Amino acid sequence: MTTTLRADAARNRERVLATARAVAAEGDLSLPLNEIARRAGVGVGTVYRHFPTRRALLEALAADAFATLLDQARAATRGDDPWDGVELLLRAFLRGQLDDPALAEVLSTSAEEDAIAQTTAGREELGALAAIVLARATRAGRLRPGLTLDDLQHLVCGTAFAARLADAPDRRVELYLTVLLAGLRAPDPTGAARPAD
Amino acid sequence: MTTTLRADAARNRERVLATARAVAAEGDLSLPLNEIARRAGVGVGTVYRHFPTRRALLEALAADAFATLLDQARAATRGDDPWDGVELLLRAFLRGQLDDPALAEVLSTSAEEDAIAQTTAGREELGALAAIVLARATRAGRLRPGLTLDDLQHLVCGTAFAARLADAPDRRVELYLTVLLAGLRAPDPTGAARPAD
Amino acid sequence: MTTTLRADAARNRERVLATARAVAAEGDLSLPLNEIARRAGVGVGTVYRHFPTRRALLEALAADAFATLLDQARAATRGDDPWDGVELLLRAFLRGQLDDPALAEVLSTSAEEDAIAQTTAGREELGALAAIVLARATRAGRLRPGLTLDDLQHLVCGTAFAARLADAPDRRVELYLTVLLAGLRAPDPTGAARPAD
Amino acid sequence: MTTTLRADAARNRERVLATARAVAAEGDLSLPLNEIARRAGVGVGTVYRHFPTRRALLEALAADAFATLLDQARAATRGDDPWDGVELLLRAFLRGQLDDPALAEVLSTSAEEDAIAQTTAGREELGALAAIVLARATRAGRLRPGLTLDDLQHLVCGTAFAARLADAPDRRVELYLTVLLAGLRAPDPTGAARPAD
DNA sequence: CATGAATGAGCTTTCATTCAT
DNA sequence: AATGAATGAAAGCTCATTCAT
Repeated sequence: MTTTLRADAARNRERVLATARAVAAEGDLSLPLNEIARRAGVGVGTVYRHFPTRRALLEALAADAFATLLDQARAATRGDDPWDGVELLLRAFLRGQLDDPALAEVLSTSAEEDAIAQTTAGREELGALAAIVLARATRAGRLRPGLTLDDLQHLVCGTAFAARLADAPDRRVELYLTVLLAGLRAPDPTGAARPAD
Repeated sequence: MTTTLRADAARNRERVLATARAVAAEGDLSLPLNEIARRAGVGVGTVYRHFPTRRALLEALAADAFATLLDQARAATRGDDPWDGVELLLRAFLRGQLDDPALAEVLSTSAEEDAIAQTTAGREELGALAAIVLARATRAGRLRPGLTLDDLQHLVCGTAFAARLADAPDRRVELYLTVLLAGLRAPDPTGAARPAD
Repeated sequence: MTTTLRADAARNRERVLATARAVAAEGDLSLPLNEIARRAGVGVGTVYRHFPTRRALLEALAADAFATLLDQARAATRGDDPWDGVELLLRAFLRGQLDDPALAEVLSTSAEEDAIAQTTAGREELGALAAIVLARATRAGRLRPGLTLDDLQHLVCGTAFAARLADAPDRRVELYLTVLLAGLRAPDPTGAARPAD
Repeated sequence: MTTTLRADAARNRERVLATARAVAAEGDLSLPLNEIARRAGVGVGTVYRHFPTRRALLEALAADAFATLLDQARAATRGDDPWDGVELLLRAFLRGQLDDPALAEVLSTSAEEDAIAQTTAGREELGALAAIVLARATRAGRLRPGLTLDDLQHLVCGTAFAARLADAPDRRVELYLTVLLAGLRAPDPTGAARPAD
């Protein structure tokens, strides 16, 4: 029952979010609320009204990127080829995290930390979509056996972490994604070439 | 260069390290120096004398695990099979990080952050050893083209990160390592089986 | 003088008072206006319109108990026995304060603090009634010499304070009241028994 | 095992206490630690080191007056006349609270609130001494039956409260004390004169 | 060298009060 | 009138770091 925000409240909320985004972009994800209030030119109280905790602000920051990710995840369930789905999904996951460090942090923590129901809801939908993609790939025998939904999630977060370690993450993502996908793919059962591997 | 410490100084140093290790083991890597001093039963000043910064303490904490890793990296350069070398190296990397969170943090940062020369030296030796392993695997055509030494480093740190996200990291490492290795391996050049991938 | 309130305004006023009473009953007499507004389901502004200060709200809260006390004080002036009047008056004072902490606070402060004319008026009437009771008891030689109206007021507030310190105030009031009355009573002039006291 | 404070530490502690005393004397017993630090010219941290909570500071403030009270309570157990003991004890109680508002607050709260062991210890010794005085007076049939140690404590705190309500507490204490003592004294058993009271 | 007291910046949090809607 | 968002002053508290002893 989210009633529409009053005009000025919405304006302030946006201002705080924008400031927080700027602060986060500078590499500081600790999001000190009073500092943000100062830079946004609003009272501390205002920040606390909109975002009672650092985590609530973090999730609000990540919300857009999360929505985009969900869109792409939905798309990933719709293609014909099961493996394409996996690839689309993981690329979306990866890009989302690189484009928005807040999303990276949200995805790297569990639902128990969630401050906002919307986040948990998104998390659940994302899980459901990923489960579909996973199931199709598994059924098609394309996915390495033994991998759970959680494993996928962890590995894609790890890959985002890896990319962030690079000097130019953007120029490394595709390669790292390729590595990840190759690693996830079911090993060649006929494997005559390299039996010992 | 390293003058031998007075007996009591050495004892204090060890006490601080042990306490820090205990604190880190409890999951708190922020290493609050005051708290550590208190728990170690020494003055804060003593902690600062031995470890001027949090980072210096972190590297001291990681030193043992780092040495072990170097040993294993040396071993990895000595085997017959180029790919075995890669596997040994990455497994050592991974285990080292899981067994010692301090090492994980050290390996996930760059030499510029180093507070202690020994760390940088270790880093360089590790790089040299990894370069050997990498070169052999590359020469044997076993490694996916385009991967640099840094990429390996990032990916293995990312994999450690992924494992730490799991509820029971230790039960997931081998699987994640398998995924990583499979992803790093050069793709089958004859690739008749799955043309579209 | 008091213009009749619009129906909704009156409803809001009552709602705020009821909430404040509930909050006070929970033992928190600080009456945080924001909190009360929230719990009453009205805006803070509404609370401020009806009760410009915390004190105004406090006095409004105490008003009923104050009126009851006035009734009993009037009755105390009407009996035959002068001492009965004192007893009735003080018991009413005491009970009123224990039953309503807001009244206790109002009675323990002076008219200068009053935010509402009605409170000051009540205070004055109460003073006049008590003066009557006091005068009759004094004239009958039943009251310890030297006690002023203010002294009575202070002592009865102090006795209420004493009762509130007890674990079960209600089970201690009568005893404490007995002590107070015995203390206020004029000492036996024939006092042959214990001359030195 | 209170080791002697370092000279500068002791100086600071005293400075904080003095400032707190000044603040309390101005009538503000809320003892805001920040404000006190500022006025004392020391860092907040210093205040917190010496007095972790407002309550700890309050008890430290009250300590001297508490010690004096204990001295007088000891004296009250030593006299010949049981009733003199009661009088000495209650006068000491009363004067202590009026002279030091911090002591008044400490005595009006229970041991559960105590932040400092010394306070609880003092409280216990005071209780023991009062028990002696009470027992002697009771045995001598001088004390009104039914009164417990706690009742005495509550009533004397209430009387201090009453005195504080007066414009010139110091000029009212003796009278209020007389009232209290008269109230506590066992009623005349031969009481033929005023049967109904 | 060791100690630990002192410092003070920085963050969180709460509320009374104002004021735009 | 009513609403409730915004404000910002006050505290509270924690810690990294310095420095007198």
